[in-house]
Amino acid sequence: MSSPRSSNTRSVNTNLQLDGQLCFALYSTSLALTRQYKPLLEPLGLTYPQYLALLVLWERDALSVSELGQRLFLDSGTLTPLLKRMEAAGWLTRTRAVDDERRVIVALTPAAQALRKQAQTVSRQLAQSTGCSADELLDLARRIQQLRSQLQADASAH
Amino acid sequence: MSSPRSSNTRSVNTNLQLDGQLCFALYSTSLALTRQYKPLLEPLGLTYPQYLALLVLWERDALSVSELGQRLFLDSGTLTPLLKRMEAAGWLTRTRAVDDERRVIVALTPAAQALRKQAQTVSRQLAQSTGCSADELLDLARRIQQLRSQLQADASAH
DNA sequence: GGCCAATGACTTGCACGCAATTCAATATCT
DNA sequence: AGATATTGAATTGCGTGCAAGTCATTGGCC
Repeated sequence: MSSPRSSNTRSVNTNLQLDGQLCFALYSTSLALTRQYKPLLEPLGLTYPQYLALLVLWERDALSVSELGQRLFLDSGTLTPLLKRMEAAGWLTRTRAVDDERRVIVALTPAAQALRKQAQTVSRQLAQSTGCSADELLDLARRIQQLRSQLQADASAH
Repeated sequence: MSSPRSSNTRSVNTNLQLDGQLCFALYSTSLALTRQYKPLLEPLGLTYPQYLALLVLWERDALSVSELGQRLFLDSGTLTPLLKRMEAAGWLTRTRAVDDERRVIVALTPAAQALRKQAQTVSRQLAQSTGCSADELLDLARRIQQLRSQLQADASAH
C-alpha cells in the first residue's frame, strides 16, 4: 500500500506502459542505429545486415550458412538471398563443402578482407556519435545481450 | 602503455569488436523480442509493429499518420500500408481531417479498445520470460532510449 | 545394399523499413 | 487574388526477417 516502487502494486495500465517502454526502446533504437550506419555504409556499397555478416566473417572466415546463421541469429531463408547479393557484389564466394555437399561455405574475397580497415573508421565514427565511452557502450551491450539470452532460454523451454 | 581500460589504447581490431558488440546486441535482441511476441500476438491476429502502433494509440487515440509516426519513429512509407492492413482487420479507421484534408486521422475501433485487456496478459507473460524485475527492465529501457536520443541528436546535427 | 529419417540450403509468400517520387491540400508571399 | 513553396499521405522499388514447403545429400537402421 505504501510501496510505490514495487511492481506488483502497479496498475495493469502501468504494466502495459512498462512493457511498451522496453519493446519500444529496443525496436526504435535498433532502427535508429541502422539509420545512423546507412550513410556511412552506403559509400562502401553495404547494407547494415551485410555489415553485420562481415563483422562475423572478419572474426572467423569460411563458415557454413548455418554456422553464420547461429552467430547472427538468422536463418537460411534470410541469409541465402543476402549472401547471394554479397557474392554478386564481389565480397564473398559460396562453394559447396567437399566432405558434405549439403553445406555451403561462405568465404571472404580479398576485397572484403581489405575493407576491414575502412570499417574501423566507420566504427569509430559511430562510437563517437553515441557520445558514450567505450566502457559504457560495452556495459550496455552486455546487458542487452543478457536479455536476449534470457528470452531465448525461455523460448526454448516451451 | 599501462592503461588497459582506456579506449584510445585499444587496438583498432578491438575497436571493431566493441562496435560489433553494440550493433549486434541491439539488432539480435530486438529481433529476439519480436520472435518472443509472435506466438502471443498471432492468436490476436496482430504483428509486432502493429502491436506497437496499438500501444501508442491506446495511450492517445485519434492521431494523424505523421503524429503516430513521430511517436513510433516511422515514416508514412512504412505506416500507410501497415495502417491499411489494420483497417482491413477492423482495428481502426482512417479518415481525412475536416479542417485539413491532407491529414489522415487514425482512430481505434471498439474492437481495438477491447483488445487492451488481452494485451495486458501478453505484457505480463513477456515480462516474466525476461526473468527481470520491473525496475530492472525500466532502467534498461531508459538507457537504451537515452542512446537513441543521442544518435538522433547527432544525426540531426549533420 | 536399400529404406527412411534427419540435415542443410534454397524458394515462396507476406510484412515491414526506408529512400525517392508523386500528388493533393494548405500556407506564404507579393 | 495568383503564383509559389511547403506539407501530409500515398506509392514504388529494394532489402531484409521469417514461416512453410521443397529438394538434394547424408546418416541410421535393418
